[in-house]
Amino acid sequence: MAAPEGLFVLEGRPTAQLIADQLREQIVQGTFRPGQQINESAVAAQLRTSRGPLREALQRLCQEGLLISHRNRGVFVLELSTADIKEIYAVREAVELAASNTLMDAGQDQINDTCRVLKEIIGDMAKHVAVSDWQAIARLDMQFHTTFVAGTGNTRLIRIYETLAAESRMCILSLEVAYPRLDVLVQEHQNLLDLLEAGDRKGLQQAVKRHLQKAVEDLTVTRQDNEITA
Amino acid sequence: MAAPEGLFVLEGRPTAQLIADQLREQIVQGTFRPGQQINESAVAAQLRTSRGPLREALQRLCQEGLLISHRNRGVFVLELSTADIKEIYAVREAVELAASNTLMDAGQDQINDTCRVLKEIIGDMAKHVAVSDWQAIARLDMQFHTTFVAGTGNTRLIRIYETLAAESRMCILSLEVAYPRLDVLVQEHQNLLDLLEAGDRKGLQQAVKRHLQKAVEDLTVTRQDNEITA
DNA sequence: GCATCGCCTATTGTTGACAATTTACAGTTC
DNA sequence: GAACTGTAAATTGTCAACAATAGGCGATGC
Repeated sequence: MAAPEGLFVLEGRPTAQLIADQLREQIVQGTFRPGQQINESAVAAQLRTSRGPLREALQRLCQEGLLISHRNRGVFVLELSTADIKEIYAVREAVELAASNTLMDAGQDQINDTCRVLKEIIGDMAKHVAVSDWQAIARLDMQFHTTFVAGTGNTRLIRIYETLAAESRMCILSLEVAYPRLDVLVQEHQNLLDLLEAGDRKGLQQAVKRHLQKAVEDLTVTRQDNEITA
Repeated sequence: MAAPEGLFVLEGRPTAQLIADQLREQIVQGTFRPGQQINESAVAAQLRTSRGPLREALQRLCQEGLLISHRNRGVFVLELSTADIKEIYAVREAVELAASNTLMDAGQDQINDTCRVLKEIIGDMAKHVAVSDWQAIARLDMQFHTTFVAGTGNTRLIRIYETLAAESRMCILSLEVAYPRLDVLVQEHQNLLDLLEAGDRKGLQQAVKRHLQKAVEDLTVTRQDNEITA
């Protein structure tokens, strides 16, 4: 009855999902630029597969909203307008506030487990601050928040947030160095962690709101107005 | 060619999305039962298309979480446990509370537009209450909430909520008549509408919370415990 | 000069065939 | 009779060829 999952579980995942995960990573890393068309034949060849499985993966990313499909024209990488940034961070606020509440209502063990992982991530962030590795900082930033949401154990909330995290990384990447001073950033996350550990529900909620609103300001202030999206 | 109804093609939307929409509707209507395997060849033939486009549509629904894919075994309709119901309604609460806030901060015109549509939906609900048409009531129930969220204009919030609405309809359907007395249900939605129109932010938030928590209780109380899902 | 028409190429959309895997079942052994 | 093994059927995973569409580009006409 109990299948030997351990060995085959890595390759046991559906192909389309594996390809989609690879493409998502390439998108948030900027290998594919916003607005760029995904050439099916070329990308399929690059990933050592054929157009069939690739197209299935593309549909997943279209459903996520990272790609946009135009009939008979192809799929294109999402271009982020200031309106998009506001949307993304509004949803993030909703999700993270809900996660805060759920975590606070959860057992102390669950909170401690989450805090332990968050501590490690902040530690890693501090290391990369020293060398101003923006890409790494952005990745760890979103890893922090994803871990936070994952602490709730709500699989649907987690799935939703993974897309938001990808979009957030695209925001940061597309604006290059829109980050505030890096030590301040680390401090903000440390603050969130402290409030979670202290069980300060109201304080955590307020801190999350401020943290995200500040990010929106940083991301939109330097940006030319391009709310008009084709 | 064996045209799958030129009606499809004339719409500019991608084929996989059209197929996915049809399948989603069939799933929430119970044409495909929870746990049931989707036979690709059979369903493709039923929809007058081939396995390729169908599989692309299935990937979209897997990404949404309405279907679950097991490698080399196929895709299966989601089976809802009590844990799933709690998850779904927890996320709904997060989304609807965020929508409440966004709407309250929006212009009065935007609120009025939304309220006008909500009024019509409540009117339709009242009609179907007379004949106790549960399926129709469930559809209108979710249409009410979807319209509410759509009032924010946040496309990401809307996309997220569409999946939640589908899952909620599956909850209701799988438990057959888990609804409370229908006139009470209509009254609850009327109450939400009144609070929105009155601009009573705090009252609306509390009413939304109560409304959703009550639904979870109704959906879980009669249910055998089947939290253990493979 | 400029707009329009028609061809042409590149790319996507679709299909059917083929390969690989799982599952069920019958046969065998202890 | 129970457990195991090997075969067979059904289903999914993959691929390459074919069809159809959009956009580019030059020719044509005014």
